[in-house]
Amino acid sequence: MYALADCNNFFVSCERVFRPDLNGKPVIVLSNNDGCAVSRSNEAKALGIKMGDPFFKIRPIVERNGVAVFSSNFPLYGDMSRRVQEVLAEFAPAVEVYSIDEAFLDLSGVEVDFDAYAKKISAECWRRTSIPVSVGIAPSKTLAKIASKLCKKYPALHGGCYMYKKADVEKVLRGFPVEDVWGIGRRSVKKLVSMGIRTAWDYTQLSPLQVQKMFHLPGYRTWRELHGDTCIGFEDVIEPKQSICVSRSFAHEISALADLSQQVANFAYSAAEKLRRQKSVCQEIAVFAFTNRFRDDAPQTFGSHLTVLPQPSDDYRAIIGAALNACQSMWRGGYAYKKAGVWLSRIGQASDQVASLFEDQDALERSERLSRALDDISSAYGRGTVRFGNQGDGRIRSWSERQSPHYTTLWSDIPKVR
DNA sequence: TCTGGGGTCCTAGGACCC
DNA sequence: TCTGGGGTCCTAGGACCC
Repeated sequence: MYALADCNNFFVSCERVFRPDLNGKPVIVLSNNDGCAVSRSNEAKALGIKMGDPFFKIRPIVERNGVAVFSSNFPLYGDMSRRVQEVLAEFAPAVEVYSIDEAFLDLSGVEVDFDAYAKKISAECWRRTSIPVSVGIAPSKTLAKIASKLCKKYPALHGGCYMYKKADVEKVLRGFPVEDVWGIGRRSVKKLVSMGIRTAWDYTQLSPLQVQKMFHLPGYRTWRELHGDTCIGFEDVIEPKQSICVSRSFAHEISALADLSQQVANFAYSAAEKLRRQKSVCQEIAVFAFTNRFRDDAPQTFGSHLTVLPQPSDDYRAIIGAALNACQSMWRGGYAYKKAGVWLSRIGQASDQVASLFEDQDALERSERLSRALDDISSAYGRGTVRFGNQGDGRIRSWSERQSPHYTTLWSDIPKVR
């Protein structure tokens, strides 16, 4: 048996922990640069605000209904996520953190009344974090996902339910839209609708051969999972990433190479930090940048350039240097760039590195000591305390006018109680 | 004026081998 | 005129997830 614990409207719920006055009111959280709505309270959903709606388009609804609006605050969400994970870890021998707001629990060997257990997990998360969590338990991950969505739909389930009996599963699948099934995306839905397949149940009634032919292996796995067969494995060991990307769109378009270079240096630094945190090295560094695709009054371009290092590296100087070279090679003047990023690939384990015959080992060792010193200073005194000259102020520029305080991660932002 | 960011897996098909 | 059979590796692009 697997459980899926899914935080309801997660970013909004995090904001409400410290703003209980917003309970029962419409609230949304926006993406980078206050671009789109990425989390919505139930009240905001009821007003017709959709996932990914651009803020400027929903502004009239927001103003008319007094919707509370927040810029995203990832230090807060990451910390609240960690607290929820801590609670979940007490309920299962193994936990797979699937995303910032979702985790699977492997309940092998746990012998309890699963329906009561699901409700208990949800209640304990709420008691200790003030985050509402929906917990679905079922024999496969795909069914557990459906069970957790059921909890969101029916408050009478008290945040938890267990879905197992054949007749129960059939009843639920018959009322479950096929487009909401985990693993069935927009493209497949198009095909399915043209075949008259509208519910998860309809999908299970297709023949296995037909499913394999039309939707290949992934679609067939989903089909089997809906039948209660476990075929999507449990992955509680965190594998190092095979590629690392840091990219942002800019609040104001960039038309000068010097300005873009500074952003790219900061993207490269962040990417290298992620690389070093997972103890990896990379050999390819790509830089890309493009113009605002929504503007028909300006010329459009997409540029990218890939640099291959002579040796795999996790060195800040090597990675930033390569990124800046790539940026210069890619650069084409006369365009207003809206978004850019740095992408690291051909990633391997730092411990597998083989010394090169042609490099100065002393220089490499000194360089590694420098990178390590930067990491140590960042963790002791805060990120960006020491940085490279080409990073400017060391910050990735973005617009976030409505960010809440970092209540749980900054002493200066801790709430005061009178 | 204003439109997010970061990943993985799978398959088809090309290039190459004998 | 007629153009084999079997395999590996790599990459681009599609599809999906949050």
